[in-house]
Amino acid sequence: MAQSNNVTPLFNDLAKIQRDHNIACQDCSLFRLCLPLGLHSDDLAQLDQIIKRSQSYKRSQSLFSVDNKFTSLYVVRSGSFKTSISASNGRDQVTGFYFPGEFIGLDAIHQQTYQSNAKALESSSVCELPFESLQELGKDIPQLQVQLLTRLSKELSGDKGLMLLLGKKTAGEKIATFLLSLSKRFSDRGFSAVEFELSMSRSDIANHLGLAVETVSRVLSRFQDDELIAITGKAISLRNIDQLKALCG
Amino acid sequence: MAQSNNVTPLFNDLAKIQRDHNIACQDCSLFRLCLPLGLHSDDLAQLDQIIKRSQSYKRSQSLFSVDNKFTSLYVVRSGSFKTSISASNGRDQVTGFYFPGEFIGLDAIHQQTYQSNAKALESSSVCELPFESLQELGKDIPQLQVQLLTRLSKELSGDKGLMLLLGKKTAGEKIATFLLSLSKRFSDRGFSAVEFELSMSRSDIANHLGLAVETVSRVLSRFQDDELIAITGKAISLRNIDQLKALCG
DNA sequence: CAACTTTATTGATCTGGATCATGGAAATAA
DNA sequence: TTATTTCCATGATCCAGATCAATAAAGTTG
Repeated sequence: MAQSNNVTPLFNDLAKIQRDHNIACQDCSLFRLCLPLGLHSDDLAQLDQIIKRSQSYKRSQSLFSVDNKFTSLYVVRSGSFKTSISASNGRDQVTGFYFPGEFIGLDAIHQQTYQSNAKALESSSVCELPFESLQELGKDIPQLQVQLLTRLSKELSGDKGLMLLLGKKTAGEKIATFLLSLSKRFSDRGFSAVEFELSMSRSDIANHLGLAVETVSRVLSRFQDDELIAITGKAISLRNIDQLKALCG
Repeated sequence: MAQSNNVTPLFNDLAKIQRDHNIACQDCSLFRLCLPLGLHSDDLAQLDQIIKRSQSYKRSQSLFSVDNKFTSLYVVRSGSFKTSISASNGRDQVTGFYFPGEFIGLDAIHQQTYQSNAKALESSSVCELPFESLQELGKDIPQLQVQLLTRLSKELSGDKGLMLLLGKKTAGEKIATFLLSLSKRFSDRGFSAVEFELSMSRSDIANHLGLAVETVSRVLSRFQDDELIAITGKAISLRNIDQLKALCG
């Protein structure tokens, strides 16, 4: 019985994972945040049929790489991913982090190939949306096309914001902006806006924000000294969100 | 007769402008680069009907501003535009330059409002595509939706490249990359890849690339000394494209 | 488990590009 | 035309953040 107290939750988790992986869109906890939003239930049934669910990836495993043939868009179901692109001289830039309900691969549509590398940051899973099928379906379901356009537009808008961040903000402003962006996204997904885990390394953060790892470490330490945050390894807690907002520039 | 030698070309230009502004998509010189690519001629006729053509803007005139209600996408017909976004503290970032055949406003689709400011860099004109009508039409013309997705995806991809530029490149690499990007775009439009006018100011360039104006001036002067380019005011000539490419990083 | 590798923190130093400052050249206005 | 403003180039100085260096802590592997 002492044992079962430890074991039971694991079994439950396992059962939950199994279940989550196979449930239809309309029963998925991500429904609100995901592609099907606004679709009628019969349209949804059609969409359900083309989705390849429950593909799992381990930490650092690649979802796709630059120049791979583009076949599918992916929606993160659980876990998280990063995307990056490379300059000819080997330097590369982390272009984004992706959480449940977010699309990966939208920048590949205009070519036959993926334009970036996508890697899992932790044990993660995705829903795969074969693009051809999605387009076929789009002919019958205009609302689906609108959703896709909206997704693309939103990512575009976010990237313009990142250009502002990369081009004009100081190290402190970058980090504050980054932490609040994560906070917002976790909160949208029903998780705490103030306590969460950073699934990416300091070096991924640094790269993404156009900083050196050392600078990220230092700014985080400074924020901690100033009691804006509390951070231990990957676990972070935002202690003064208002002031963080004021720091964003 | 001496007079008419001066006058005739002007009249011709005027006639040409008048004509260009009213011609249908299929006769437009931008056809290859523009939205209608791949549409059947009867679909094209429908598209033609919803396009509001020939809207002219003077230098520094605003096409739309942040928080304006989003109604239309715009395609540059002649001239050029810049877009920018602002941080809360007043600093702003030039997020892009737009030339004939390129779309402006794609980042506004996911909201009811424009997400950036768009301004003419010189005397310019646009075709206005009312988004509602475009979506209506899209229900009947799947290929139109594909074109839109493709456009969005392409801009997204370009912005990821700009993130790499802003986050990882040196001043010299930024300028070289920028000049070659312009060269490519002019060349795609049938203009010289090596001689063109910079319609934007040094300060716009600096802002866009995350540099100070002085740095832009200095790097351009250095490139001139190294005989990579020849530049006089706004007129630039690329003298050693291969080496510029090598400098891009 | 120890051996090794990767990741993170903190300090010391250096530097690319920002900022400050000045003068000239174009554009615009009056 | 001259006056005024905006834009551009170039020199002198400064600093935020990169780089270099050392250590510690946390993962990973055999």
